[in-house]
Amino acid sequence: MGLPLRKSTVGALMPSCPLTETLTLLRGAWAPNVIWCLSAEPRRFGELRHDMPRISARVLSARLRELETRGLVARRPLKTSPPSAEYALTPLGRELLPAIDALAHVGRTLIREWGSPATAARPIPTG
Amino acid sequence: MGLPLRKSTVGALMPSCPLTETLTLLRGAWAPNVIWCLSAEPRRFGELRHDMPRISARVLSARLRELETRGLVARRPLKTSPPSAEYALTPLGRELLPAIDALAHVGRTLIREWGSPATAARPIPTG
DNA sequence: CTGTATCCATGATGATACTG
DNA sequence: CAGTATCATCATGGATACAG
Repeated sequence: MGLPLRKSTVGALMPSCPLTETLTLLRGAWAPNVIWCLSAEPRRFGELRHDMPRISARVLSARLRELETRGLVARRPLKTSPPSAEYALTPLGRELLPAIDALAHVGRTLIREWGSPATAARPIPTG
Repeated sequence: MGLPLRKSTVGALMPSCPLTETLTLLRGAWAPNVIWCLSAEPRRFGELRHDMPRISARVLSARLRELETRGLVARRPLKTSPPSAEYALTPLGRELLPAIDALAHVGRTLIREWGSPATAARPIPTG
């Protein structure tokens, strides 16, 4: 009849929910990079485009809206001519930074041990 | 003319590459959950399906192949009747666990402060 | 400069059925 | 039980043009 199913000792799905919660925020190819680019100081829309040359205005706009909706990023209109806007991480958004650091740390380990098996690393092929 | 572009103090794209490396591994709705389900002990194909009721056999198979190819998961055929197979994290795969923990930690914080704004959390709607 | 609107390509996933 | 094949669907992202 085959082997019986062993009960999972990891609690099955319970701890995966917060995991999914965070990964939903980091979803897409660009959200983590947007957060990273805002980690040091506020940046304007055009500056972010410059930081990530391959992102399209459409996607950058979409990601910023998404992060703003979730309270991770704050938008501040500037009274300049022509009008511009500045984006900054909120305190809640800053809570993501340690996790992002952890991911980058693992990434460095993986690259050191294997080279870069992630062939389709779209956002930043160089570096 | 508008404001001049300020130079990014975060190093622009450099640190994003290891980040992308790791996120490429965790890409998709299921890879992180597969890794989590293997974190405590080896699991068989059918056990993993049971741990993640909403995953399809096709996708589970694809994720396992992917993780196996990258050296994060090891497959061990079992000489049972009928034949079965067991999957386990490799030491390299275990390096992802701290990062996954960090993500889950942030997820718990976000849920505590906001409830669960991640409306489309497909993998585990309950929990 | 700061976005938004279309159109289109691609990739990830689910459902189902089928093989060994 | 352990996978694979096929088909259809949906979200993400790029390119381009356009609006405030």
